[in-house]
Amino acid sequence: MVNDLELKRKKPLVLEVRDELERMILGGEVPAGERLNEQTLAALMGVSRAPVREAARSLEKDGLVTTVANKGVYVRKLTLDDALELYELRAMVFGYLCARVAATGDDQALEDLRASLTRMSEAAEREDESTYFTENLVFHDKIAEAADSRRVADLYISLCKEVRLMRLRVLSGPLALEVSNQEHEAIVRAIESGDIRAASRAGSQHHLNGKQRLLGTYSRERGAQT
Amino acid sequence: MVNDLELKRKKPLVLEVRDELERMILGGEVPAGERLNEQTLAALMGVSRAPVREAARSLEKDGLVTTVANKGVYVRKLTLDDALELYELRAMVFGYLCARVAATGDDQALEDLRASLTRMSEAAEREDESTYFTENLVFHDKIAEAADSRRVADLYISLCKEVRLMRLRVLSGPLALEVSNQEHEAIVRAIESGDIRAASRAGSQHHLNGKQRLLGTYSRERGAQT
DNA sequence: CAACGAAATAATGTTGACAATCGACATTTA
DNA sequence: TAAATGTCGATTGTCAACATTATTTCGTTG
Repeated sequence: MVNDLELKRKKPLVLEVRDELERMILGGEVPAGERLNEQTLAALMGVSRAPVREAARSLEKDGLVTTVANKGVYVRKLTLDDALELYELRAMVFGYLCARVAATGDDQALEDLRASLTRMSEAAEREDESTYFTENLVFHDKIAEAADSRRVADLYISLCKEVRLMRLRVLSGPLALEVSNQEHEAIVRAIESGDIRAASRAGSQHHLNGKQRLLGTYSRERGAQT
Repeated sequence: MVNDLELKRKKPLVLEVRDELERMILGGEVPAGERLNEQTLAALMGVSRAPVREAARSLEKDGLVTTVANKGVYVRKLTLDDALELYELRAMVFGYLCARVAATGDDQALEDLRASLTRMSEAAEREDESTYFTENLVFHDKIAEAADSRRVADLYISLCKEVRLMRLRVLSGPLALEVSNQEHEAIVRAIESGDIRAASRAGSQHHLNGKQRLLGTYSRERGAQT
């Protein structure tokens, strides 16, 4: 099928291809471990191989694919250990970001965070997991942006995408949404109070709790490892 | 046992180009902020633009260059704030790595670390800054490898390269080498004892001290100039 | 003389073609 | 039969040429 990439050429072509590939991977259209054929993808998107190739390299930097010389790029397959490490690393980085937000004290950012918090709370009450999920991403992105540290924010966003490779919905069940949002609340409170240490702890604890929830999910499933 | 790595000495061309570019940048042959001309570099290395382009994108992922659409790639110029953030982030990540090494308790790795420590100590006594500098890199790399976490180790190595963009010799003066190596000693002791928290603290403190040394360097230079 | 604008220049972005490489299958040989 | 080897097909790696975009130059004009 021919995509409409040729029509809207405002963004660099590589970015269009990159975003499309990322969407396909994170959306689960291509399964983990699958090889990405350059010319097939190029034909699919109506471009040549070069942009596809470059986009794939860009995705590699974000850890979404791995490249094997003379063989191709494969959608990265995460082991449980990989995921656990990612959770820990992400917890550290997020704690750092929260601390920075607390230190800067951007009122506008705090207002946005409060609004996001409210939307998540409403979604939690409605048990609307899908809305909560996307709004959750927005919340974390906002903190990353508010920290005013491009380098670390990019790393954090990258780590979040990487985790999504596992395609696990740890935030399932009505209680999980409430618990998760209470942690968000704690983060915002710590930031508001300007307590840097508390913000750091609340931020990293949030993802460490996510790690525990992941472990809980796995121990319940007991043996679905690839 | 047969090691076929010896036979296949040929590295992919893009890696050759990448290493060469990295050497030129970290070695200071091209100043910060300078634009890297694709076809000039291609002609210089006797290859076409494609590998150069790909190598440049690879360097971008490590933060050594920044790419501007339709304009080119530029050697990244670090501000003092950038550098300070990098020191903090690196401190966190290195603390994590040290903690993991302490947790695994690899005897072979510890032996290597001890040997590296000795070499640094000898270099410090001879006030051989150059040898100390390179051995220092080896020491930190060994810890990164011993942590057995490819993803985080790569991040750490990348951060170290990024810092080197500033090309500051904070480890100057005979006393600095001794102090630095005492911190290394503390790290190894903490790892040997298996105390995970202590290893994490010692590791991150090492780079936080480096941050302070950097600040000291800057305030001295500023004072000398004004 | 300054300012504006269009052509010339030079660089990156993109393309299609060619070469190198790897895995699979078939063939040969002990 | 099974191991070793040769060949083939498919895919990535690399290249040179073309298209597009940004910059510079220089001539015109107020």
